Amino acid sequence: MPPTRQQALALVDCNNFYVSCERIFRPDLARVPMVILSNNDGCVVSRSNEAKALGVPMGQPWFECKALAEEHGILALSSNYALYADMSNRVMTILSGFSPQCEVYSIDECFVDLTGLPQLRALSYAMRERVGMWTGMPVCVGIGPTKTLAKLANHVAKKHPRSKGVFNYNALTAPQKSSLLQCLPVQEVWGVGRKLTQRLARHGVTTALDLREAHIPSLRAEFGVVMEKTQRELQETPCMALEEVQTDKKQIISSRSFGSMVTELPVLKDALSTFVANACTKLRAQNSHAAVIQVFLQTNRFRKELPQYMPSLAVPLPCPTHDSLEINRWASFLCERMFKPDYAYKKAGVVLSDIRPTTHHQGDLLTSARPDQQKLMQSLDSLNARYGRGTVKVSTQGAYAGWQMKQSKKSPNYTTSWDDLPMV
DNA sequence: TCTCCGATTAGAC
DNA sequence: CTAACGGTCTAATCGGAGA
Repeated sequence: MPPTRQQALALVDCNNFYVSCERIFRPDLARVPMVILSNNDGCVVSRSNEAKALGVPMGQPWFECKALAEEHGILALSSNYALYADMSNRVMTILSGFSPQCEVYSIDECFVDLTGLPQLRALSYAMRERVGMWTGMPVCVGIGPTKTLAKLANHVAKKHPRSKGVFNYNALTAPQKSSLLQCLPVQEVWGVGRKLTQRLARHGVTTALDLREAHIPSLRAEFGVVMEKTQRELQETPCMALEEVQTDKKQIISSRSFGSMVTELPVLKDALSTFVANACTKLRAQNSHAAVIQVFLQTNRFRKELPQYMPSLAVPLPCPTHDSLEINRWASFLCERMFKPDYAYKKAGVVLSDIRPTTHHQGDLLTSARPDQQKLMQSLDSLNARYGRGTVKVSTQGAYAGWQMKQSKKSPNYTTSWDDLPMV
């Protein structure tokens, strides 16, 4: 193997992404302590710096923040995924202009391969500036020889104002690298979460440096291959490739907590028909069929005083399909099978799995290929894409009120809906 | 005893 | 007024069933 030149991988990460999306269209909120809530206005999923400074924890149920919020006037907004997805696309498009090799890692993060390009610092500032100028989105850039170190570098860029939003790990000397890693708690390392942090501590590993230097065979034996990869990435050996093409989903889930408890079968079926419609739209968008469909129901697990019931039932389909109508009949059937009165349901969902490309599908000779159904689904998708989700519906799909989630504080769809623009 | 498979766990965001 | 706690996805690992 020829010696390979060290990679320069940049991780570009948007700052407080959901909050920033909202502020772009509400400049008056620039310094207001604010948070964005998860679906159903449940938990805090994005915080402004002001809210972080006031001690609002990530993931905290909003009702538990109420006292603090009222004391300090913290603003909470429902999440507006149409807006966030659109802003994300704009940012990613701009970043892809800097390198042909990009991996959109999540809604607010992108790995950009800058290997071989000169003046990485200047280039990184250029990325920040262009994204900021064209979209208003603040981002930080971390550069490293592996994904794990690029992530860590990004963390440094975010946390230390002196970096001005850019940190290049590759530019450090060996001693500088070690002392930096020594300052970073091991939980800041990508792939090391709450549980692993505790287990690692029992083995005397508390910093990123400890992990990098840990005895390899015993680490592997105790923590498995994932941890070993992480360690090797800290040692600057790439173990995780840049994945430029997004791969098809192997499983598609559509589920939601209800705005209030549901006790009636028709309401559950109505909710499920909506979930089926969403899941099948995604399935068809990636040109796949599913061979297994699963439905689950859940009572409210936080209400310990109420009787709990969390059934789940799957059927292997005789013939894999992406037909919303057919899948909805199965979902309905499974729901009836599991439904018991006298329980208050708080959540339900549909899982499509054993997903395979449409092309591999052997239409079986009995029920085979129904071109009319194919056309029906195609028309349904294009109408819904063009005129908005829910223009054409499957089954009751939303006719019954009572299960829809709470979203009382949602901002307008500034970028994706003419109807939401104020008429000046 | 080995292998397979479903369920569980842990992580990310 | 009161109750109020996300959603999707992947990979590894565990543990029992069956060969």
